[in-house]
Amino acid sequence: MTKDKEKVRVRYAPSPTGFPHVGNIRTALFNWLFARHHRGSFIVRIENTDVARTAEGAVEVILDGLRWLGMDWDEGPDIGGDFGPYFQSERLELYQAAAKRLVEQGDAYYCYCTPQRLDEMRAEQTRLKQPPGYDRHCRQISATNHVLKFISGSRRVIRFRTPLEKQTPFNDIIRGEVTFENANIDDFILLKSDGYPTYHLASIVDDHQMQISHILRAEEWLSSTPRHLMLYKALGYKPPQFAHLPMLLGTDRSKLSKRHGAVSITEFQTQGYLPEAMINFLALLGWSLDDKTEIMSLKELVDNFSLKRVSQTAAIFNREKLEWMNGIYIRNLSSKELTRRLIPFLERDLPPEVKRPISVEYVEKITPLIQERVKIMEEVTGLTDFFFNGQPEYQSDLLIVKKMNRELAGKALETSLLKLRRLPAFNEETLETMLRPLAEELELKVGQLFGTLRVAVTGRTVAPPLFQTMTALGKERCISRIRVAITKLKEMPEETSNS
RNA sequence: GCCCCCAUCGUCUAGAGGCCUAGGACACCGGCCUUUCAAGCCGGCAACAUGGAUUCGAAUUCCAUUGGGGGCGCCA
Repeated sequence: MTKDKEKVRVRYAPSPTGFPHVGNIRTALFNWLFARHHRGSFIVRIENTDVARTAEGAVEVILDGLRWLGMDWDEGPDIGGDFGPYFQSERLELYQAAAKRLVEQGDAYYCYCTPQRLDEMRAEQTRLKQPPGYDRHCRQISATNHVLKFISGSRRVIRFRTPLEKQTPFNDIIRGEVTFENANIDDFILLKSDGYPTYHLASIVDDHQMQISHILRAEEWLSSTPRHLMLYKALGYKPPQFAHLPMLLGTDRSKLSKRHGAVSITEFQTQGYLPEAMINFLALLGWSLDDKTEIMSLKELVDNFSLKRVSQTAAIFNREKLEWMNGIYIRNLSSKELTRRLIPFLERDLPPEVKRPISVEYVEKITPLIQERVKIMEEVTGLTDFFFNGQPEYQSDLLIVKKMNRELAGKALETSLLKLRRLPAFNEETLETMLRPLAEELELKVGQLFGTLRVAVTGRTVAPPLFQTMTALGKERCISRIRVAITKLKEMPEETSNS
């Protein structure tokens, strides 16, 4: 549904220097949604032109992240495609040829400045409070001098011969008309001395060769766009359309980074965020459907996504809302499905004494009890460990709940124990019909009786509803834990009461 | 320092001149429900950065100021 009939082809072009960051993933998501909405292609291209910073295994982590979130790609490093290869390191000749052509055309030149000279130059510029940038020292070197330098074996890079005058205007889909003065742009490097291209050259060559129609990227690239446009022009390529997405910021309003806590998508995965919640939340950072719709499936996002509704304002990554949304998604899962997703977390976090594999059947009994109490799946072990461990550890005085004392608590437990033993069937209904009247009989409020039992049975004052908990635990374990509680009360040093 | 972008509740946002005494959501605070905790329901708090201009009328247009962000690498 783009104006021109041109097919939508967009790309996600991460550089494999580490774990994929949520900001990056949000960019990937917008590209993916845009592609799917327009029935276009979503391409993954690995920008590994920085040999020093390339991290082992990063590519797989990035691809796994996309898979986990449900973003599929039509062309990419693992599956290939008509415009491959999809690793920039395997496309070096393309960039070198383009750079060479630019030199021949006079749009670029060799530069022999050493890193030391550049450092000194920058230091001087900073000292004089001038904008940093290459001083064009090598721009005018004569042909004979080039030959001499070349023969002497000096290391060299290729720089773009940036026009000294005029301006470069362009129309950003999200921001509208933007104009840069060419005079403010220095002669940036196209080809490094190791023969690898910089981002500027590589992305232009690839985006053209891969027939990318739209570039959706973060706003941090906005000021590089004029350089890219100059390159398109010099190479005689038709530029794609640009859309610069609002940045994702940390709580201190600076560019989201590691010091803001968990930011890599892998961390969210290991903490127990659901991919569907993650997607939904990320989609809403800089995009909205209307004034009220918040919970949307992947399909609804695809159906409704539009660059027209992308905001221009940077967004702070708000964890609290993500947690809330994750809770919503957890509650919307069937109990069976939640069980399935929970098991890996229990397997991972429960103490080693707990027998593996953990019984799916047993977890299925527990899942409904915690489903509406969990926001992040990694919390579940802390919420349910007393179901798996042996006798829970706890302070005896927890057994004496509000307005009770040792005698009352002891009596309540002993009477309960007696009646529990005689219970023909052990389930929620029988427990309730037995325990409620018992409270009255003992002249206790239900909260007092149930609270005492809760501590006895779970070792804590906060737990899922009592009857369900007891049922899941089973008669034997309940009885033995109540017995322990009675003993604990008897062994308490002195009369204490809790008000 | 220079260049560019941005500006509605603490946060995510709706709003494209009268529908706005500015709507929704998270968070927070009350209440209800209730065996604890949650969940749920009901209610509350809370914003158009400032100053000009245009207009009968401006959160919405224009200009300044202020504030915030980003960029300025043989990183991407």
